[in-house]
Amino acid sequence: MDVRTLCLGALMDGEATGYEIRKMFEDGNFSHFQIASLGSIYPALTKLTQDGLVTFVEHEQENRPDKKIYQLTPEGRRTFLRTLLQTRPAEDRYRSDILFMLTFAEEMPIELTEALIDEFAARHEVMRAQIDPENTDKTAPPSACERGEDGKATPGCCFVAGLGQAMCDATLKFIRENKQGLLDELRNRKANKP
Amino acid sequence: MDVRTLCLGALMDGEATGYEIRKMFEDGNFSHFQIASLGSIYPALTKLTQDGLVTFVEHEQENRPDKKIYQLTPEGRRTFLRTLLQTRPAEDRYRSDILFMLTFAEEMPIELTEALIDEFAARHEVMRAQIDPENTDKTAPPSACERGEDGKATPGCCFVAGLGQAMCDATLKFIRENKQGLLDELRNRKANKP
DNA sequence: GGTTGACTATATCGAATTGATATATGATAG
DNA sequence: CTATCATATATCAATTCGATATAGTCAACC
Repeated sequence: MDVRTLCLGALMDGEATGYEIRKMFEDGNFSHFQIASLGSIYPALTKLTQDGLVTFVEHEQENRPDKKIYQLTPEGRRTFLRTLLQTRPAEDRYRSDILFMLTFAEEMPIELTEALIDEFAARHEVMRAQIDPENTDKTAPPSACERGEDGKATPGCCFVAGLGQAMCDATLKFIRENKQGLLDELRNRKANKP
Repeated sequence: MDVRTLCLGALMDGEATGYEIRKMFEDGNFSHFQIASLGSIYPALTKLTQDGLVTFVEHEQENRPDKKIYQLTPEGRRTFLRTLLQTRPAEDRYRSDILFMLTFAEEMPIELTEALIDEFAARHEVMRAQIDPENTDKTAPPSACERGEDGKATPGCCFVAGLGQAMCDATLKFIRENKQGLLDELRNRKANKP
């Protein structure tokens, strides 16, 4: 799925600036399963504007850079929905430097192994807290979830958020149950084979 | 983590061709948490050879293209271990077209929603089966795990593999428990608001 | 009181990476 | 008998990332 399609999806919920779209992928409810950087979002929005799939209104702000608030056109909305029906979803991909590094735990000092596991757990705690389908906190980053008139998240969003939380919980549980065992075994091996 | 470092890591276990390295990331035990395509692996190996971090022996094969079997140099091994100690691991990133699409379940036919969930589950079943730290099946794709003299996976590998399996299990469990509820709710909403 | 860093906001660009394709052959399936 | 898949290397256009530039506000810190 290319960034253009992701931007269209992000705008399904309502208008947003390029900066806000990035935040949806960085901190918002999209963040745990998609990513896009500013360097790809801005060109994508320009292209989408040229193709008539989005429009923008320029908002001047006092003593601040101008804002371009983007919005789907009816054509853009149709295009996105057609894409949903026609696209064969690509393979999921999970990338983790930490897990890759942990593969070589035997070659590292034990303190580093432990630090990596703790870091991994900490990141998942943060992520787990960020994913909250019913989060209506105004200070929270903009939600990528579509909301009905009642302001509640849609069933699809809740399902995906729940799945994300279940994955975080499973990860944290696994670490609680297996971290010490791994460290002990590594210490044993170091003692026997110096 | 760039592809060069990933290639060095893949070669820590022993010699391999570029094609085999890709298989480690495609089907092997690295596959669930790192990826690299041939288009990046071959240039990386060329660069590593120039830098003296790997060497290769060319094996002629009967009626088949030549094989270049790559191997770490002592310098390459040192460099990789130094990188492990010095690198701040990048953020984990999980990318899933299916989850992104499911976010818009209300805008799709229910059959498509169900098909996407089933596809998601099926892929995780396959992945769950592929991740097996003790897998010594000769027909299996080459393992990226380091193995000791006894041929058993190292503790680090087992830990990472176990974590991968726990994540797959949690995903499959969540789907078993929540798929029907989601579909029912979507059907309800369609009935009430056509 | 000055500097440092964080946040909002857009934009560009080199570098890294993907994904597709070319080439060549054997094996296997339909 | 033909299509597709697996082995194996290699290249390349298109995409995407990550860093940087610009520019102002605000809060914190020493």
